[in-house]
Amino acid sequence: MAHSPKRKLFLDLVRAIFRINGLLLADGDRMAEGVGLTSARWKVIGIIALSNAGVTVPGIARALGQSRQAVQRITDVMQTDGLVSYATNPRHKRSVLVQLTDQGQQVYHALRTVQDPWAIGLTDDVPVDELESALRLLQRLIFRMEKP
Amino acid sequence: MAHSPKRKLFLDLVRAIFRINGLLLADGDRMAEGVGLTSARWKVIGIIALSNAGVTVPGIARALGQSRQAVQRITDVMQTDGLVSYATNPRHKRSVLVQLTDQGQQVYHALRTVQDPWAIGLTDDVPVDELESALRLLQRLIFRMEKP
DNA sequence: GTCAGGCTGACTGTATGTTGTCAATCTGGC
DNA sequence: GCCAGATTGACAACATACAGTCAGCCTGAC
Repeated sequence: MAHSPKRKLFLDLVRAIFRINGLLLADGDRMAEGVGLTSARWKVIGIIALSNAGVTVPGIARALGQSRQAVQRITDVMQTDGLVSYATNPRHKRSVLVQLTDQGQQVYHALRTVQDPWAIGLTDDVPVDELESALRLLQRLIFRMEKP
Repeated sequence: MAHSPKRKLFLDLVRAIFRINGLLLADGDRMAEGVGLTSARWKVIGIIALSNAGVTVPGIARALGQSRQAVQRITDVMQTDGLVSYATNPRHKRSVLVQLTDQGQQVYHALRTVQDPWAIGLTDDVPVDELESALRLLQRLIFRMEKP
């Protein structure tokens, strides 16, 4: 199996994923610094913005596939920075809902105006069906890795 | 452009890359803990093992697309753990060569015996050409992001 | 209603990664 | 040979992420 071409292919894919992950974070930081964010924070802001009624911290963590402690610390910092606010959760006494403040909304939209052209430019000459099939492959691998 | 399906597709792809990056690190840690490694360390060990004559710390960093400081810290720890050794570099007075010790070699091979079946099993029913095209797409994106 | 088990917040420790800075070394053009 | 610019090692500050732990709250089965 050590000589399986598929094995080498897969390990190359793993290396590419590590590499592009780092590059995406670097690009994200570069785009976000204009609005005073870091990539970890706009990842969280993106999830909150997608929800209408607010989400709990563990809910954000599950959506991102991260530990709730990591998300908790980020939301705490963003609260002191005035980007998010905690609202009482009618369905759970201790688990509060995280919502974007007006300032948080403004930052989110400012970020979008930078992020959207970046996303478009990067995939300029990449056919849609290639994006689709790559996404399907990754999601398939994710699914298999999440169900042990 | 906000309604471009390609934009949403790309952002889904970005999310999938973040997700699978985390899962790969978690799986890597799980596999590596049996031999006393972490995923950051086997990434470095893998690069060293591929080189015959030894590589410099900045060389490893370039291969991984990371900062040399991050790699330096890892190799320092692995040296005190006896996995790697520093050899004088005939081509550079200050920049030493990192080499695997016998123990490092053993750990590397022990890791392979766990990692290879994992790689095979994960891509069991994934056609080779799908892996190839996904890899090509990622490498294309990487190339565009590396050349600003 | 009660209670066991799950979920959540808070805290701690550790690992990893980035950027920035400084001095020492190396390289290549002249 | 010499010097400007790149490379390297060393150190520091900071951000992010994970795992573990504990106590309090919630949910659902009984």
